[in-house]
Amino acid sequence: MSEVVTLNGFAPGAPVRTPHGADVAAQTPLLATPTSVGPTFHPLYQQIKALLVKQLETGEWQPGEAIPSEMELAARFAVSQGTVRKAIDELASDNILIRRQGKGTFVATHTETKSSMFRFLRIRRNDGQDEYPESELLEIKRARASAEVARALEIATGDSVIQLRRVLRYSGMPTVLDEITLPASLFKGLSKERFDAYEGSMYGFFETEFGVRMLRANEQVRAVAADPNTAEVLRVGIGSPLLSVERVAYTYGDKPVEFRRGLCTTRSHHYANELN
Amino acid sequence: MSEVVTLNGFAPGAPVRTPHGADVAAQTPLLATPTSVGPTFHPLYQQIKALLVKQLETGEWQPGEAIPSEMELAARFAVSQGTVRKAIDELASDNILIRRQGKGTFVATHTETKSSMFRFLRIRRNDGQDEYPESELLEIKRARASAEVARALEIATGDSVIQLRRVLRYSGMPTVLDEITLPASLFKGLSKERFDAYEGSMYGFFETEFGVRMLRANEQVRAVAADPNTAEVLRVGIGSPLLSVERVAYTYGDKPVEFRRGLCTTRSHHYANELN
DNA sequence: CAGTGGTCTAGACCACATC
DNA sequence: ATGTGGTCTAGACCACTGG
Repeated sequence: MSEVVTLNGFAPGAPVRTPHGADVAAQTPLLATPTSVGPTFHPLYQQIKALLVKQLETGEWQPGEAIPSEMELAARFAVSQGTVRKAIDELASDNILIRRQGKGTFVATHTETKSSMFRFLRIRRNDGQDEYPESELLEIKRARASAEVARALEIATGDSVIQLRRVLRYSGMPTVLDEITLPASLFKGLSKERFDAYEGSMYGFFETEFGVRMLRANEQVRAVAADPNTAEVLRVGIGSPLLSVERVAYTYGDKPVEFRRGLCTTRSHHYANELN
Repeated sequence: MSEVVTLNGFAPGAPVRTPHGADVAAQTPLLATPTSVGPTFHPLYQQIKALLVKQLETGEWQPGEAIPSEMELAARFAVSQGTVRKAIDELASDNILIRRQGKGTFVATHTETKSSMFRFLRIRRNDGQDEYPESELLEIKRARASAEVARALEIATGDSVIQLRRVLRYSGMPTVLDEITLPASLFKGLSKERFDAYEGSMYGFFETEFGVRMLRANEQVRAVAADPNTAEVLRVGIGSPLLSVERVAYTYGDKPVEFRRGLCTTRSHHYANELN
């Protein structure tokens, strides 16, 4: 995978080339093109982007590593640096790559800075201070996917899943009770010992131990009353209002790989969101 | 404001120019540059962006209108089209401008499509269907800013404010009770009659009637128990868990111009959020 | 058809990091 | 000094919109 890849019939140095769309057949010798010559138009930089994602997905470049330089990729794909740049720009704005001037472009990782963990953790202190919670794993068990879980994870009802229960504590105060459901097929060998041995965030754990990278997530937030069990763990009264945060997290190809329900007291914390 | 504006000492057609940083004095004849020649570096396209924002702020181009073409702006600012393009790209990703191929670049507006209203309305039906609620204004009154409101709106405690109370109904079911606080100085003449006469979203109303454009907002979500008053309006039991959504919305220059607290039942709806 | 934004190229130089 | 990403230019052609 290090020689030049031809995306279009253009030979380097040729005086004139047709930038895009002029000749669809020549445009996409590598990428699937519909049977018809119809109105399917994919810019070159999106094809490059797709190729980069594919290589990221196969683990060609590991999280935290640098990918080849823009010039190198441009030569490899036989396109201009600007085209590679636009592809990388989009991947960077998707938080899949991270650009660092003077150093290179790196595969994003959940294991680096503490601050990057706040990307998927929206719970903040009411006074605005940053505080990272401590996580305690209460339980881990195998189970079968309920209809609800199966729908969220796009698997079959009854498929084998792994369930985790954990508490997040802020300054010692139990604040969030999470129940996390994972498809067993992707997390073989997950055990409490292995989890406890890992230092860092849960998504860092998934990434380094199982090669599963969480790229984005959808959340649904509701207000619910505390059930007796939850009330005890979070030390609130039964029936107290709690935030219910349901999350489906996705990896490459929009594949769902985690379903999570968090119950959260909002005594001294809140769920923070920015609208743009 | 239609002649050429010089951003740097470079005359069009000059054989060589120093793109950026080479000569800070020549680089920023228009934009404020610190007293020292120090490490303050602003790319040209960001200067262009700032100029565009300034003109948007002064109302030179109204919401919904087209701004001049890229070529025109490039000529006006004496930079290349690519530089203008990059400035516009960022404004478009900030939802301040909207690009439409073949037509032009337009000032974003809250008054256009119904779908654009969901940008600031995160309440969704549990079944995923899109449904736009009906709004009923219950009350409007003048008041003085409490300490909390003053802090949020960055005004002085006791300053004059306008408070609105309204209900959002989905399929007739009262679901959200909003209390909205506005600085009176920016919304002179706001009355129930004027509000009720307006067709469209509240932010559309603010935009067209008062020239106040909401650009972004921060929200804090909590779970609270319904007080008797709210319970009656939303037709839930006293003490029922409700979502409390506090919002501070900002206009140009990160100026806060709205403080809002919404209380929301999550019987058949939820607060939706995407993490990227 | 002309005008707009969208894509692509080639080349130059700057800012930053590292050796 | 070298290599990386970041900025800027100039010019070409494509895709889309509307007269």
